[in-house]
Amino acid sequence: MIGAVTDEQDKVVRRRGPRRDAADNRDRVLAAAAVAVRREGTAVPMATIAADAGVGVGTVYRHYPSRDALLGALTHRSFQLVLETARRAAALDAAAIDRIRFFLEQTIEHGSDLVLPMHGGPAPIDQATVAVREEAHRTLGSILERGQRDGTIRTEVTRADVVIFGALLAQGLPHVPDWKLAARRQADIYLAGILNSPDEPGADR
Amino acid sequence: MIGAVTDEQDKVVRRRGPRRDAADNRDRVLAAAAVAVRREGTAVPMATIAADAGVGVGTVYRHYPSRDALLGALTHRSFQLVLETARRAAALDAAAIDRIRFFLEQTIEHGSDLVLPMHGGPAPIDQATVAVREEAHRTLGSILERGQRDGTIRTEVTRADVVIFGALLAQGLPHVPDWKLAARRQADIYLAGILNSPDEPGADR
DNA sequence: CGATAAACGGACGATATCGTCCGACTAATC
DNA sequence: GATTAGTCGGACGATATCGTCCGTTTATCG
Repeated sequence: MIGAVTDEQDKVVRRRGPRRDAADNRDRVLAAAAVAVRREGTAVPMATIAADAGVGVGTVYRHYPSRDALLGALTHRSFQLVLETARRAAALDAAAIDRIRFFLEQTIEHGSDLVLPMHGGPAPIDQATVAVREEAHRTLGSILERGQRDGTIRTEVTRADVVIFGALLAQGLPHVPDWKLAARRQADIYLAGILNSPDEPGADR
Repeated sequence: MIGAVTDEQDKVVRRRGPRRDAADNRDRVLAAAAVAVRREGTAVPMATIAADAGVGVGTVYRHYPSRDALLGALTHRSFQLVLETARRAAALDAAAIDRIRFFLEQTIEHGSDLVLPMHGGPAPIDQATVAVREEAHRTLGSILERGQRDGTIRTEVTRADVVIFGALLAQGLPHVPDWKLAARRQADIYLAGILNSPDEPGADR
C-alpha cells in the first residue's frame, strides 16, 4: 500500500539534510570521552561518558557504534591536534631548538586532549589516522633536520627520539601534583640534551 | 565436649608452622599480577591473574583479600626494587653522572616489574610503602647532590626531576616496538641535558 | 504552521566479572 | 605413616556493564 515504485524514488529525492544539533552532540561526546578516558582508562563505562556529555547512552552508540569506534575517533582527533601543533611550530620564525621547544610546550598544554596519541590499549588505528600521524612525524622531522644542518642540534638525535619524548610528556604521570610544571622542567633538560654546543643556550644569534 | 579451657590453651601451643608452598604461590601470584597489570591495566580480571599464575581464583583472594590489596602489594614491590637499584647505584665506584646512568638503565631493564611505581589508578599507598619511596628518593638525591657539588651536574636539576624521568621510563609507551632501545636513547639525551659542561662527557679525568 | 525525517535517551535482556564459600588436598609434625 | 592445621581451587549468587531497541522529541523544509 505505501511502497509503490514511484514513491520509493520520491523517498530518495526527499532526503532531509543532517541536523546541526547532531554534530554538536557528536563533539560533546568526543570531548567527554577524552576527559573520561584520561581519568579512568579506556575501559571507562560508556554510561559515564554519556552522563558527562549530558546525553543518553543511546546517543553515544548512535554516533560511535562501538567502543573501538569511539576510541578510534579519539585517536584520530589526537593526531590531528599533534599535526596542527607541529605545523604551527614549523611556521615559527625562530631557531630549530625553539621550534621544538614550542612543540613540546604545546604538547604539554594540550595534554588532557591528547588521549591516545600513541597509547596502547584497544585503540584501532585506521588508515586515515596513520596518514595524519606520518605527516606530523615528517613535519617534526623537517624541523629537526634543519637544526642539524645548521649545526645547532646533535646529529645523533632522530625524529623518533623527539616524537617519543613528546609522547611521554603527553601521556604524563597521573599522580604527579603539578604535572605541567614538572613536564616543562623535563622538556628544558631534554632540549639542553639535544643541543650541539650548550655553551651558548641560544640567547641571541 | 570439645572446648574445655585447657584444650583451648593447647590449641595455642600446638600452632603449626607456615607452609612453604603457600609462600611460593603468593610470589607466583604477585609476579603474574605484575605482568598482567602492565599488559591489561589495573582492571585486569582476577581470573586472568589466577590463570597466569597457575592457581585458582580462591588462592589469589586468600593471599590478597581485595584487588586493592593486590595492587598495594605490587606497588610496594616496585618501590622496593627502585630502592634496591638506587642503593646499588650509590655503591658504584663511578662519577655521579654514571651512577645516574646506571640507575636509569636498570630502571629500563626492570620495566616490566615496575608496575605501579608512580602510576595513578586505584593503587593505595600504605605507610610502609611511602617510607620505602622516601628512602629511594633520598638515595637518588644524595647521588645527584654529590655530582652538583663537584660541578659535573647542573645545579638547577632537582631530585624530583630525575625521579620523574625515571618514572616516565619505567612507565614506558606500550605501543613502541623496541621500547628498551628507545628508552636508552631517551636516557642518553637526558643525561647530556643534566651535565654541566658536556665538552668532556667524562672519558678520563 | 504543519508534516516528517532524523535524533534523542533510557529501559532491557545478555554477558562478564566480582568476591565468597566450602569440600578436597597437602605439607608439617608426632 | 597417621594426624591435622593450613592451603588449594572452582562453583556460585550478586552485581555491573554491555550494546540494542523503540517510543518520544526536535529541527528542518514546504
